Amino acid sequence: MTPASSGSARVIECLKSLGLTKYEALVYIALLKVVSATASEIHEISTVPRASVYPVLDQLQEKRLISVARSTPKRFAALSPEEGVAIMMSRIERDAADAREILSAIHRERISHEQSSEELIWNVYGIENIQRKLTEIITAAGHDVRIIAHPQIISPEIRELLDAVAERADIEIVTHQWEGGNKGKLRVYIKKHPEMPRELDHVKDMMAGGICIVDNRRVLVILGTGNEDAVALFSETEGFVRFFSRYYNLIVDWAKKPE
Amino acid sequence: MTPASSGSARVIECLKSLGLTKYEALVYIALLKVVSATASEIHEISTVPRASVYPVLDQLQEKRLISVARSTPKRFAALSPEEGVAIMMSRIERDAADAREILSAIHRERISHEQSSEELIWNVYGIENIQRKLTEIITAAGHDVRIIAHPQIISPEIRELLDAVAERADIEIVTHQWEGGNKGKLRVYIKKHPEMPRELDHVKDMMAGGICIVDNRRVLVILGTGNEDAVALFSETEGFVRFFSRYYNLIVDWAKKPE
DNA sequence: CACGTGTTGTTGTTGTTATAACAACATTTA
DNA sequence: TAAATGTTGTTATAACAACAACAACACGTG
Repeated sequence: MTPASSGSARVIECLKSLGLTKYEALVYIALLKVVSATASEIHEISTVPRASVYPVLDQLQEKRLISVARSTPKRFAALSPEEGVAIMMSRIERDAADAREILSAIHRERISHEQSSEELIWNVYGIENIQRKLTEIITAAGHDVRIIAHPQIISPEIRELLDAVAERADIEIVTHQWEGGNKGKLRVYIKKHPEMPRELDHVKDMMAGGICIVDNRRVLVILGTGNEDAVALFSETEGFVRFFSRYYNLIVDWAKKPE
Repeated sequence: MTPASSGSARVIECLKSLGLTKYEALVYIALLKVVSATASEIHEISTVPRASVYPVLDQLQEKRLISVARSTPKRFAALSPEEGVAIMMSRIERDAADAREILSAIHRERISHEQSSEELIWNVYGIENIQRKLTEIITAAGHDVRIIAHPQIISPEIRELLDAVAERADIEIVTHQWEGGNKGKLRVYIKKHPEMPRELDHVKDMMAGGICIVDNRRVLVILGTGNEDAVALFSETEGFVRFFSRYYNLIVDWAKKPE
């Protein structure tokens, strides 16, 4: 497999998400393989129909990704990949900045006289969003945070945050293991997996993810941590909170028992 | 004009270049305007056909831009613009990094047994590319650099570079004005525009851009600096270099004359 | 509890646009 | 004039946009 063909589908996808079409990507790649080329040579290298090469070259030129020689026939050369990607990214970053600004304006003016989201149970998709939400609710903690979680949930960032919040709120954690003995002001209970009594078997599954209860008012239930399609539930619903609060107490009572 | 409609076309374009479709953008924007909404409410806010809202919401969910409530009917909420844009950008940046890597591999293995580009005259489009090329050839200077240029060509970066290169190469500059008297090892001649004799009238146009000759071997001719569609010619062709060298000498001889 | 009504969610069809692919022709160079 | 270059216009194709029709469901009422 040639180096070109090995990742060719992938690299074309990448270039598409940087704003090129398939042909633009193919022509740009073709030009990278040589010092310079005429339209016909590009056609041969890239397999793009010869007649299509000309408009594509025009577009690449408008996007500032190639240089053109003043000769007949015209010769074309690609900017280096570093330069080319930088040029494409700078366009996108400009768009991103604009989007952020305009969208923020819209977001600030959003209609707030809607029913609050308190009576709902929300799905949070993706491990990054879950971490974000977890950070959000811990940060907003008033007087207590209670966590049962797989160690991988309690990332260094979360742990740092917990240490900070511990200054003003009571924090209780149940987990399998705790890296570094220093628990600071945190109350940490460690329970190994296999010790779990049979009647709490379904808890194992929960422990693959975790539960975080803040101020007995908000709950984040993390279901599985298969990095890709992790899902969490978030709610401020009274019944939901009460249910998981009881669930939490059940586990903690058992965790607190001396081994 | 409402804040939403004022930049709505623009923001949709921005979101498209971040990888969303028109409908995805419209639905995301609609969700930013409220705390949460059902599919039907989204349809009303966004004017996207109700039947199209559902698949679009699926796509937005896959792209991790919205949360979904567990209720009937389902309620949806947008992640904040900052989070949303960050998520889209991180996808693109990952693609950019991959593209850079794969393309660099292709570029390194390029077929080099091609005719060199020495006999050609190259067009360089865009002010950034011109600055880049100028930096490149000055950096590679062996024994001399000769420049006639409009002051705006000689940016702080270029000036810094020239100071560094002056250690090993003779540098001569003709321009209209020179910020800060410190010329270091550079030989700078300053000539105001209006003094120009009538027979050199066409030089004015050239002075709107500039000429840079390095080692009497490479020439960059900058034509106009209208920030958008600035074009430069670059060549190592003997005839081209000789022509502009003579041209250069003509102007410099006149510039050296005491006023 | 059956029933009608209105809403939610799904499916399939059609129109539209941008890209892809090609054929035919005009133009230049050797 | 033969070969290659450059241009133009037409036809596919695929993704997206827009809509119509229907099944599933919740809910209030007789």
